Amino acid sequence: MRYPPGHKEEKRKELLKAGGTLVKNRGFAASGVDALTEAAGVTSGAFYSHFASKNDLLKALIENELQTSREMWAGNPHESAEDWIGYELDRYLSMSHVRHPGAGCVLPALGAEIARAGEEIRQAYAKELAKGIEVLTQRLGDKELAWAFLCQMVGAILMARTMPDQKTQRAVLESSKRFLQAAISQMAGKTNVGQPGNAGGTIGNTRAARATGAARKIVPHAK
Amino acid sequence: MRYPPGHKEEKRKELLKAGGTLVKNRGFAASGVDALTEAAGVTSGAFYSHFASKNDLLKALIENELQTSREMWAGNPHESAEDWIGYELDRYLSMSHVRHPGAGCVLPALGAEIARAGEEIRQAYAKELAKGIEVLTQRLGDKELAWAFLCQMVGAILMARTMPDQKTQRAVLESSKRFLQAAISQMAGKTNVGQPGNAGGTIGNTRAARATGAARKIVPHAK
DNA sequence: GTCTATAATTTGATAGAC
DNA sequence: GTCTATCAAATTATAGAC
Repeated sequence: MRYPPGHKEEKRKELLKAGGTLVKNRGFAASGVDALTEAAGVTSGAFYSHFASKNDLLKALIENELQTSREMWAGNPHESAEDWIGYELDRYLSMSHVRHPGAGCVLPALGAEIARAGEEIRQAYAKELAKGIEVLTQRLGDKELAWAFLCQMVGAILMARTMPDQKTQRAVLESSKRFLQAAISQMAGKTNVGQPGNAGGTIGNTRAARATGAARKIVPHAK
Repeated sequence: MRYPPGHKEEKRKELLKAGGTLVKNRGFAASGVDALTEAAGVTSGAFYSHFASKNDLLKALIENELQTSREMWAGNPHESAEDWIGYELDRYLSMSHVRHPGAGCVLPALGAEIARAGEEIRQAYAKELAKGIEVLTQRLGDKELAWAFLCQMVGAILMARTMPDQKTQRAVLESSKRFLQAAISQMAGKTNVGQPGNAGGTIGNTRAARATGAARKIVPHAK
């Protein structure tokens, strides 16, 4: 063999990693196979020994990106649900995330292109995303709330990135962050967060939150 | 002249309208000039008598789309802020909107590509969007809240469209809708909505809402 | 003002040498 | 397994006829 063992797998990982960065920065449709392979240090001819087509790469790319995102969640050091969520809000809704799409979440960067992808890709995507939703659901105590949070975060990064100046970008980001923080503190106010037996658990049991009507204010932080 | 007067302007409008539909459906990068012009009933050669480049079309397209969206808002028949917002939530967060990107809002469909566009396009876009934000701010009584609502709505449509089946799409949509409806009813609960002198006005003055802490529950509706 | 025709690149993908 | 070379098709944009 001309190439050391494990070379192929290594290059495949590099195609996924470097390709992910490139595609999140430029968009999938705007990223040619040449640029994809060059970013990974191979030529376009070698590409097709790794993936059957450019679309096949997209599928693997999306799965890889969602897995990476979940690994980041797993690295969140906080135990209490409230702190855990707060940490993720700060990390996700940051100017760094706005300014560096290639290093960030795949959803705001490629969401529209995922939506336009074929059945097979969307199925694989949905399967991976469901795992993430489950994690978020465990922390927030409600699947609907998890979806709402995710949509808000994705929409905020997407919209902030469309803004032409950093000041407005920051304003967009902060608006969504405060909105979600308010929702959190509303729930935390009169539920069992931080109480015995709930360490590392959810922010609040939904049924309880509904029954007690445990919300307080919509904009808790001063600017 | 071989073509009747007003023909050019008419074709330009058609390029913007048909082009908008095509681009929102397929994405801008994936839409060739040939397809763009064919959709408007002209050949690719004529395209450049209307627009200096494909990117120039994108700019005009985005402005046109945002204007159209604001015209839809203007057609909202409700006077009270609460009803007005509720009507827009139902319209925007609908399965019809999820399933027909070409007929819908430009933000979930092209947001990522707008974010990647050049300064000039983003400036023109931001100027138009600001008008929309202003309308929303007048209804919601707070600019931050307006941004948060917009981000949630855009994110919800984007995420719903990525889902592979209608059932999940509906669930995503409903999650965000309930989340926003809850925020509305929290504010409406202890503010001056519907009271004398506030007809057609905002949902609540922010300062008042902050001071009184006029929120109640995060998930007001049963499933 | 729009048409046909075409230029110049770039695209996704394949074939064969090593 | 990856390289170079190359294909056919599609891309954005222009030139000249009418």
